[in-house]
Amino acid sequence: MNRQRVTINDVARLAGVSYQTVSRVINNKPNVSNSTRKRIQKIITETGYRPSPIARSLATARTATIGLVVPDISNPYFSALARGVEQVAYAHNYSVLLCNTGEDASRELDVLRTLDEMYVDGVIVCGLRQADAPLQQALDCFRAFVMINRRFANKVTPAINVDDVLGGYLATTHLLDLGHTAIGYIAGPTTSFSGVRRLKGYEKALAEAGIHRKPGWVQYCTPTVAGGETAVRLLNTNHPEISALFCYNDLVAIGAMRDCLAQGRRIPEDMAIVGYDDIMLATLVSPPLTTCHVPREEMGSQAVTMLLSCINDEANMCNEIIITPELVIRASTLGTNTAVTKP
Amino acid sequence: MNRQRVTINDVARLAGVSYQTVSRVINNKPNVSNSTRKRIQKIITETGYRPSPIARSLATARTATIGLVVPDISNPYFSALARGVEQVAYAHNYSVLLCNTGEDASRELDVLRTLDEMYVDGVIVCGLRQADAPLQQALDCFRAFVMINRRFANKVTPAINVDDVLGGYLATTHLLDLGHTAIGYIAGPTTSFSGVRRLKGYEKALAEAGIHRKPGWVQYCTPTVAGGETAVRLLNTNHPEISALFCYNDLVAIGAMRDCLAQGRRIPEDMAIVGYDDIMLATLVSPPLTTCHVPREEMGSQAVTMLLSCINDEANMCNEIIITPELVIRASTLGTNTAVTKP
DNA sequence: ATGAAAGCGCTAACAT
DNA sequence: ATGTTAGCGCTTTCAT
Repeated sequence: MNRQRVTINDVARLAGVSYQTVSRVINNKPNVSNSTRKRIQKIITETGYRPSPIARSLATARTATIGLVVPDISNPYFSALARGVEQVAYAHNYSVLLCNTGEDASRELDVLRTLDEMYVDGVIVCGLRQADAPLQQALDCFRAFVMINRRFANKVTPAINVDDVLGGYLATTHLLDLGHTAIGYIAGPTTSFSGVRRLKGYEKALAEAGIHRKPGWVQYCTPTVAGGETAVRLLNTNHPEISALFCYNDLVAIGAMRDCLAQGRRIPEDMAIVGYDDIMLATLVSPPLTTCHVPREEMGSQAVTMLLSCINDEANMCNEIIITPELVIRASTLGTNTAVTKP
Repeated sequence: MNRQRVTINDVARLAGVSYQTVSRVINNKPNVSNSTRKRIQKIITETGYRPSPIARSLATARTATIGLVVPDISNPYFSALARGVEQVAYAHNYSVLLCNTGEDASRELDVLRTLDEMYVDGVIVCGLRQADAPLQQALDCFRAFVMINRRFANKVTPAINVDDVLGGYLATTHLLDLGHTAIGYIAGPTTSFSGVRRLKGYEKALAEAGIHRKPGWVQYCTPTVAGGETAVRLLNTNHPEISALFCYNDLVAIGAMRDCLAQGRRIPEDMAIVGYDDIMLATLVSPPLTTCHVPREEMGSQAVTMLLSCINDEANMCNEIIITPELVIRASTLGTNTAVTKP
């Protein structure tokens, strides 16, 4: 424990100047003679002086800290995102406060309030289960914010979004092309913004193919492996005609796959399955999972870049970025023998 | 944007008292008459006043923030840990600063310095690649710290550790019991503390069985799926006698498994494989992976509990906790037909 | 029970 | 080019 810190006063005293001059040096401001600047810098390195971010924050109302709000950091989707966020933040000397909401809507507002209290310079939020109005209100407290996978109905705000309608459309069309006509959708949480948009793509593809989907073909669930298992069991029971599934995300798809295999169904012969996100797991399960690739880490990086632009009032950078998902075809739809397994 | 915050002075003015009295109320201190306390509380709720943690930190040298340092948050091992950490921290009104080192030793020291500058109340570190001396020096700056999966050679400090010697021993013994005699170890990074201890367990088991291991049976690698693939290829080439593998962690094991399968080897008939950690993936790959179960999320929770005890000078709670790993036997060693697959 | 004053370490005017 | 003076919003003595 080394709690005795060198302060700006100590440095000033040692340098025989006022602490203001030291402040100028550490902030690289002009109006300091070269000689005193050098002298002060020498003393700074000798003493190991480092300015207190807290005192600085109190004086400037800036913290060099951003908040990251995720539903579940142990979900590979969000941990990849977090990695991208942390990376770019670190590169810009920003720190990241991590907040996990556990899919709990009230806790979402709670952590946002906390982050606001902490005077973070901005927040990146994703996967929030909050309705537009309260979310908008909560986010408006911040100097800057970027949403991931979310858009307000009435207003464009900085965001990184995947074209999920397209993703749902690509996935469903792929299944249609393979000859399937009864295609189910395991939809994730009803409150998921992305889930709803993927549903739209799914419906669009079916409509174009002239297929009338039964309402029961859509089954909501928690976005986990267990949720997928439960959901597929319901679908199999209530709608045995279904021969193919589009799933909210890869975890759900893998759950569905597991349960099908456990029930003795073959994949893709008896049930073709498409996931979403393309997490590492998708290539490792057997059969490998056809899925929509989403560049999560990159989305995290871009979110930080955008957020910092907003914080620095570079308004031109604060738009919505739309990422185009890409269908990656693997054996869970194309058959083990004919499988085209991309890594 | 709502940057105009209510301060303690505003509340005091509205209440017609000095701001000191308000301070007493918000800190639940005595010496305030019940009536004024009530009056002030009412004004606080009405105005939505919330004390500034920054100003508070400046005055108290406490931040209610802890640092979490991990090599790679996108690694499921560490994201599970992070989840446990965040959960308990949140429950105690602590915030978590997440720092990713990317397995980069110099960055480890860098983030620790940053966390120190930020005046975090304590840090939890795991998977650090740092040698004892510099790490000890870096950690000594903090009011409190807890290490996960690490112990100093010369000194007991607060830590959560898995009995990795036991884990390595259990895994290897299991393979020996199945009749294997040429057992390789894919060891992860040479700088991994846990890796070294698992090696000890592996060696102990072999020694007890009277088996003289060839030095080449141990292959180091990066702790990822790709690392496992590379390592197993080397082992298969240089030591074709090997019929079973103990792996540093599940990711490595899955990489090894993948490469073996790709080369047409059957698992476990041609190569039995044991992993470590029991991440979700282990149950989802095919065949499911035999592995040593480690309760990661719980370790994260315990680390925070311990850290907070240390911060609050409850020295009796600041010891080393040793977690006992448990071997979970699945089909990657026991054979597809006789498989005992625990979920 | 309440208030006044000093100070936490720094930045941002405003002098000189 | 350098120093002086206020704060930033709060906690902690010390008075009253």
